[in-house]
Amino acid sequence: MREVAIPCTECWLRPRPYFRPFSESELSFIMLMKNGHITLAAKSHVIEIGQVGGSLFTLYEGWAIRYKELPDKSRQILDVLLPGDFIGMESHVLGSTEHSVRALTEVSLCVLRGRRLTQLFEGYPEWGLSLLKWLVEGQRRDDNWRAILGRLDAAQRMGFLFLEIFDRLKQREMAGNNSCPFPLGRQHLADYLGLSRVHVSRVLSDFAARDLAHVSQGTLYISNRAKLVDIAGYQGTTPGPRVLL
Amino acid sequence: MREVAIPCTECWLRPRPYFRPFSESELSFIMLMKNGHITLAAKSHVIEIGQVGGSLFTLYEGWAIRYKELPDKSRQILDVLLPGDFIGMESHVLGSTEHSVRALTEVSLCVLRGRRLTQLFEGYPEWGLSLLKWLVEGQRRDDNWRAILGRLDAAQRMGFLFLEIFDRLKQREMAGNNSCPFPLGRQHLADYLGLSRVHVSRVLSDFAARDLAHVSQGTLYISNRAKLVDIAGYQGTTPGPRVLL
DNA sequence: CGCATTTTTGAAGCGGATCAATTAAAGTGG
DNA sequence: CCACTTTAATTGATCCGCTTCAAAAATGCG
Repeated sequence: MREVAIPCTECWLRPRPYFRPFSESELSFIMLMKNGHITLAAKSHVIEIGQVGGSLFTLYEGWAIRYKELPDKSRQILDVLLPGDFIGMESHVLGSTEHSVRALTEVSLCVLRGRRLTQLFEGYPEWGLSLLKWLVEGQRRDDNWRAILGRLDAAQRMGFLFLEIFDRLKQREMAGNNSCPFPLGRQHLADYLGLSRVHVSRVLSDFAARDLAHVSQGTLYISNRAKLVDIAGYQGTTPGPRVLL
Repeated sequence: MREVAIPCTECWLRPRPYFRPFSESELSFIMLMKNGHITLAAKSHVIEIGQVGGSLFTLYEGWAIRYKELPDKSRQILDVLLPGDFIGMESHVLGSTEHSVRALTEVSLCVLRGRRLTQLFEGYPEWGLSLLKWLVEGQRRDDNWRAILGRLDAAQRMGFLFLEIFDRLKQREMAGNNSCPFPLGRQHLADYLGLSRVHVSRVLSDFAARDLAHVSQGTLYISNRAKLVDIAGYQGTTPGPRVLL
């Protein structure tokens, strides 16, 4: 765990069109809120289940997963966290967490604990509203996934996941034309999609055989987007701009 | 659709311990926000998918479901809405909706459009925070359901749903000792749990045979809570108090 | 009461899980 | 840098939970 100081004014995310622009005074408040920057190795725990009163983080670089572990040891991945996403909102707002977060690659995080969220609401009510908006968008995405897990088959789920991650990276200007980084293994896919690792393997080789998409060496290649969209019934992600703290 | 005026001071929900208490000034603001009260028949649409810029409602009496319909005509129920729950947050905050809401029984709703949520945030920042908190709790419940749909079998899902609904009613002082109203049919259960109607029927008769729980004539009876809790791996709902607008 | 909708029950089929054995890839240490 | 160990990915065989189809029984409703 290294410490590296990166002032918000030099943040490489902030200028990207996906994120909400800032006034001078807002920026200075955020710089007060931010009080550290840490780096964690791949596979390390960022938040462990049951943790109480944790800090709020912004994922600055790298990938992480948000997941739950069930009594029977199985795991459900709830989200892939990408640069700019918040980590620890549940813990910060509710005082404890029922999910865990683990780094997928090496990650670096902005630590926001200089000022509490309460003060943000008092000083910048329209920011509070932006945050509310972000949460509601999150709920919309979750609703979508509930429907996907409840109603679609393996190939449709896989297609949806590929397209969603690709598009989320694209919004952040982190994807190529038809490929993007993809540090998830088969087991991760299985735990995300509610399938077994073995079946993920089969669906994936079917995708490759039909020349729809394939994953190799940490990269996702989408060879036939149109057909994938059709299979999954994919409708696109919500557009930005979004709050960034 | 009848119109009946019910001033907030006579709200039958507000005094219940599950809901957050109010100061005089907060109450008067809410009374400004509230500008109507409507009643809808069972099975009528409260919100239709794609609807833009709708009002925000509080469900006052009756039950409703929040759901999505997929391209292939199948339906995923996302939530059972009980008295005190908000309806239309997505539409109000984001400007449009990707889910629908339909009344299950006859319902009556408080219509909140006198003041926008923005003004609530400005005038009562700690209220904004309460609202944020409510959303985060909702997310936690959704996370749970993602894991349930992704990882548990039919009996476990059913058990979880029964226990959750029962406990949510109990919080509102609307459940008996081991029974509560339950206006959902087999098809509703199937659409909630990601199962077929036929299979729901089978699981249910198994539950009855094992004397765990049964549904008849719009009432849910939980005969062996301990065993149900054990089967489902149920961990309880988050306690109140909660915001009520 | 009679029609429509919902529920139950049975039989057959399928998607995906599980088990088990192999191959490939990624770390690790000498 | 290569042999060794560990972990992850494929592949085949079998099994099971759930779906689908179809018909009968029950329930609700105008």
